[in-house]
Amino acid sequence: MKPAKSPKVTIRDVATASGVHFSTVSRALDPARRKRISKEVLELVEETARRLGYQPNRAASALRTGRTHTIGVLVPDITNPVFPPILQGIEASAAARGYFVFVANVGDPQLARPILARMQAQQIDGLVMAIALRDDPLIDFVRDNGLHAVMVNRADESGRLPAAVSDDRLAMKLAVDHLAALGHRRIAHLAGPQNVPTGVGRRQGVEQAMHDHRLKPPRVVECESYSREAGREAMRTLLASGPRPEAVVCCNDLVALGAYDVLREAGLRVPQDLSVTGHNDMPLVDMVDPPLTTIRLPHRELGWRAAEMLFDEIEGKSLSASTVVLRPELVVRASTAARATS
Amino acid sequence: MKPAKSPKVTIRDVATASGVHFSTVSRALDPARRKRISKEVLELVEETARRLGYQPNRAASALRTGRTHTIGVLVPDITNPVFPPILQGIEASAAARGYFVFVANVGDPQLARPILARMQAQQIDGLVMAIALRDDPLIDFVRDNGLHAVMVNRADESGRLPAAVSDDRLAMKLAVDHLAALGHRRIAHLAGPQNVPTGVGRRQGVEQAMHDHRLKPPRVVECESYSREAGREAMRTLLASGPRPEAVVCCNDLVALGAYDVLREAGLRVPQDLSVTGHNDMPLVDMVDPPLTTIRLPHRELGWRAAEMLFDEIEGKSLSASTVVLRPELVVRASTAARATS
DNA sequence: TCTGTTTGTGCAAACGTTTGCGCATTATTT
DNA sequence: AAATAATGCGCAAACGTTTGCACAAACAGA
Repeated sequence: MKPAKSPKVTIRDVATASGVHFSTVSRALDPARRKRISKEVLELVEETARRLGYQPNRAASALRTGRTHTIGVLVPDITNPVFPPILQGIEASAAARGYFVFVANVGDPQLARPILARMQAQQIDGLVMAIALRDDPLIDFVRDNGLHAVMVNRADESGRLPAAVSDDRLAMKLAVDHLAALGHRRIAHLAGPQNVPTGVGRRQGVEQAMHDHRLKPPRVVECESYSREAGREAMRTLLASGPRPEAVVCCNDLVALGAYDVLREAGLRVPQDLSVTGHNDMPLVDMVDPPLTTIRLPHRELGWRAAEMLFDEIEGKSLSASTVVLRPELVVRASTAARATS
Repeated sequence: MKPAKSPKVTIRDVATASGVHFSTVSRALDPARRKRISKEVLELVEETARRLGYQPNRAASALRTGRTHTIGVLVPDITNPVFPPILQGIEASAAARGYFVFVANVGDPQLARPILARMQAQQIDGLVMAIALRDDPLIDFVRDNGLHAVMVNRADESGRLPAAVSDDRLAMKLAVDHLAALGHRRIAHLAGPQNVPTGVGRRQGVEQAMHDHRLKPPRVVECESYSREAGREAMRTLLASGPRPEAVVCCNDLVALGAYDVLREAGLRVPQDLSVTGHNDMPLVDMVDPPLTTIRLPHRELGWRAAEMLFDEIEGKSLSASTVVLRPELVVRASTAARATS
């Protein structure tokens, strides 16, 4: 009773097996045109299709219709724990809509173009970009090629593409508010790379919040990248370059952990000597020593929303918001404490 | 109705633009048959193809040849940090060979079949499975459908499919050897689910190693899953069910962290009162309190090797090993210490 | 009863490749 | 110089769908 295992069964096989023309089978199996055919034939066709284990050949369908039910996702680094939940959200949405997801790890930005070209050759219906620098020409390239695309996590500041992002400025405001409430005044910022939108947004968020609290502008050290190693380096230059701050707001959890490393080396205690905050609430930062106060993002929903926007656009019902901004949330743990009163 | 709006340039456009038959263009652009045509024509075709920005349509090619240059990957949970590096390895290999990777998150094993069916409809050339229970009928299903497939991380014990795995028994032996060298004798094991191959393999590894050291068989508690929550529960039942062990070998880092939670609640110190080891060396376990002694796996290489095996099989040069077993490595940190001498 | 309109199917042409076959050339052999 | 082999290229048939058009039969409005 198992479906046929061997050679592929095509629409024609179903047709001859049920004594109708193969075009009728095609119609019977298409939910949109199903109604146009008679009950008996429809049931017959469905039954024999099931019996023969018919699976439509998407390659053929794609050739004819130009639609592959396939989208591409460009990610800078899958092993960065920010992305798996995003990917999960995208994939969940895709699965629900009957799409599949090509995931490409774009380690080197140089690779984006060739990868994109290959994806176009694969006839993807749309693209989710979790990469892209500020003013990245890649975005124009994508648009000029008439490719449906959305961005996730990092927005395109000039709004050329729809995007699903977290509110970076608010995130940093939450951190600064928290630190200010603890009595800290000299707050420094280990900023993300200033050539990516999030790096800029978060820095501005810190600066604005400091300003709102009538505090002196923060000392800012820019990190090479969003990595632990970059965090170490930034923390080193921060320590070497002036009076010790009372707290440091990091653009990212990994950077914060890099800061931990350097502070430990320097014999400074967190949070007694210095408060530290992160951003992302990546797995296990609640287990590090000390548990990190950070900002939690709805990563999975970010991915989901981005994908939904993309599918809406692909399917032509694109009337929704062109940028959705989700709310981050402060998670207070043990890496922040009230200012030492001495 | 026209299928698509596209200003796509096809092989025919290149042909007319360079005054040759389109079949000649096809040959000129295929590395394998390029040699059969004259230098001048070849250069002309290549030049005009480049000039017009020709991109072959993979859907058409797939229809004709039956090959899509596409593989599927089935993963139980992308957010489990074990999988991103594996995925990265797979993706790297795929990119190098001109393939793309469909990633599907198979949260519920029930979903495997339908997802697989859809992947077959998409005409994938092969499949990498990071899921599958012991004796999973899914494996037979895959084979009966004549799908090229390999397993990664988890092996199929009956060898029905090629696999790239880490040596689970050796991993546990490394942990037990280390603990024995520290003087521990009463070693317990928080085992993984016994319906997945790794769970069994690791348990056997622990038992065998204990035996080799002429120690009493370990107390074993099986976890529901490879999660922190399951680790908590298992640790609770372990503590409640007998004399306190001197060390506990966990099937997994997350489980070990769950054990941490419970031990902390119980007022027990790691490693002074109890040594703990994990498995996987997932990111940040070097930062937790105390830094976890664990087993490091070459996850990325696991993915890479699995993918390479798959591509070899797809391309018909499958004569390589049908199972590659990679060596894990012990990483000693602060969660293990010599047995208290009192 | 005769038009005029649905309704349900069949027919065949695409979609853009790859590839076996065949036919001119040209190169190689005798 | 003739016969044979090799080369380079054109021709056309697939691959499995989707879909506009044609056309019967059934149904509706007179």
